[in-house]
Amino acid sequence: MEQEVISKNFIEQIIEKDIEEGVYPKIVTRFPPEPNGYLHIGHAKSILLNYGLAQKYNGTFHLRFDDTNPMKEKAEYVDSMIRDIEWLGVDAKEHLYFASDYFDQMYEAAVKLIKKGKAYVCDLSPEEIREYRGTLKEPGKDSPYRNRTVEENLQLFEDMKNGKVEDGKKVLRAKIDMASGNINMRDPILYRVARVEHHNTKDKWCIYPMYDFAHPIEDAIEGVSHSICTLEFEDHRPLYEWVVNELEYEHPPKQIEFAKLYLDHVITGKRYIKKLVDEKIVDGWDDPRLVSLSGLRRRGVTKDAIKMFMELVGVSKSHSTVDYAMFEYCIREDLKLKRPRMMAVLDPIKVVITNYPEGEVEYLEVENNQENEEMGKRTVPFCRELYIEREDFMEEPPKKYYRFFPGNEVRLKNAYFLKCNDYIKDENGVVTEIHCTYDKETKSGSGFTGRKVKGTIHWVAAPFAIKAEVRLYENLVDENAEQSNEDGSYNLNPNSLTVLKNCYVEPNLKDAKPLDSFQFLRHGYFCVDEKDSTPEHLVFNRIVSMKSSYKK
RNA sequence: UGGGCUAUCGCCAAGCGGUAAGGCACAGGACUUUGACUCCUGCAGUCGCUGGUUCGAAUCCAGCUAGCCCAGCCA
Repeated sequence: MEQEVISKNFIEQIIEKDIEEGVYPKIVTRFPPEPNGYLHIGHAKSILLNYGLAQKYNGTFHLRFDDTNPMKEKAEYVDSMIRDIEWLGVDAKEHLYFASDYFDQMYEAAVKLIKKGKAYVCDLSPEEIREYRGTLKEPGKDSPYRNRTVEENLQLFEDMKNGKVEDGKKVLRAKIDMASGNINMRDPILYRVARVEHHNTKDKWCIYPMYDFAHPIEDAIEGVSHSICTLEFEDHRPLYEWVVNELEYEHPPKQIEFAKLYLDHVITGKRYIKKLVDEKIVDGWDDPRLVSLSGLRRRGVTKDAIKMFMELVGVSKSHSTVDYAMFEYCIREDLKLKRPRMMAVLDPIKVVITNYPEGEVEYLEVENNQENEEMGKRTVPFCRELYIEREDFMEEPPKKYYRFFPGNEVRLKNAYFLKCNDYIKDENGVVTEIHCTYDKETKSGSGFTGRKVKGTIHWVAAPFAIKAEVRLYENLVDENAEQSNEDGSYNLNPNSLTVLKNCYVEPNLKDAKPLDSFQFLRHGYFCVDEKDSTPEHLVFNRIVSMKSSYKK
């Protein structure tokens, strides 16, 4: 049997080496979002990476809300994040933690640093701290408060905790190196004073730890072995290691950085999405054009497609922007064999079969998916009057057009050969009706081999068809313009949404439920909208279109 | 001469001193009850550049170039 060689990504290589050398008692990974918004496809990469690693190496995955800054965080985001993470198939509740649950331990850790002479209370104002920090090219200078005694620092820090210090008047800083080339090492702030109610700890604290101090402690407390974050934190690693070493943890966690996911022609910038939502340019944060996990779900994208995509994209440290076509490929690939193939006419034109008896109806048995027998069969009604796609008829066809045109015969999918004889135009020259004749001998499945036709088209029986609304989406960002402008705004695609209200779908779709999805022949994959669709008025979102090699 | 990181096909991405995997996209062809799907075929004489080490370099060394990140009491 042939074995597929799947190469290991660089993080797996690090972990396997650590396992070999017995560096950690157990592999523990985590996804640590700040509950300050919604999750999008970029977060899915991190979630799936961390979860996948924990599974692969018999470890544990933690979901930890990094809620150390109460000014930006809200409890409501916690629930939506949990829902989105679980939607991805990740058990988010078994190991669910909050950074704020560790505030006591963080306070003790700060006291320990003070006692070691590694931290001090600084009275400089925010402006002064910035000035003292120096610039990218020039070193900073020591704070005048840098050499306070341990006793004084202990007292002052306690005062901060006990509410004796006004907001912003004092901070606790690490004593490292104001001349370091790495600005993060120039006596970074560990704790600030802020009288803000926290969604979890309420008013218990008026001092809150900074990310750089809190994060390594959170990881160490939970026994995280590999703390995986994105590239922009590379500069913070020396500080992460400093904290973990000064605090003398037994198995210090290791920070590893990878490149976050950038996708072509979509918007992941939080601020800009908020603007689109506020200005009602999109229909909320779950607009199907957005790549928020809730938007993708509403659009009909499956978690399996997202997983496949992440595996295909891989993990590395190089800055990259993935082609959106790669994502579309994964969506089609996942849905191809799993969804029934139905007939839907999005731009109808009436067809009358002149030699088919008026009032007669026959029910044709059709396969739901010819490539997957397990999907079973269904019946569709057939009669004298049908709707077909307007684009499937041309008065004057170009070369290599082999659908309907006067005198041509085509196959109706799952039904008969139909010959186009005549057509009617209105006063504006618009074709309103096509007259055809069918050949009874050519019924689908009858084994007829008398002659062949080049084209096959889809249809719905006019009296039975259900009228529906169909929404077609294009990328939100204009493909022909630069992805974003200098001011950070995007060039939006004015045609990102097309609403078709005069569509007909086959009667089998009458019981379609929100989030059910289907393949509509030639049109692509569609999903019943969970917000706007009702049994009386079906609304379908196009998840992804079909590939097409037909050129006019 | 601030610090850190990255550079392999249009886009991802393997490669870890032995002579450029794979996928997406694209182009041809076969097949077809939708022009989809499937199946074939093609697609980097070369790894940002320049030198060096070596029998042998995308892989090691040196220098250079380009891009990204960092001066929140954000994460």
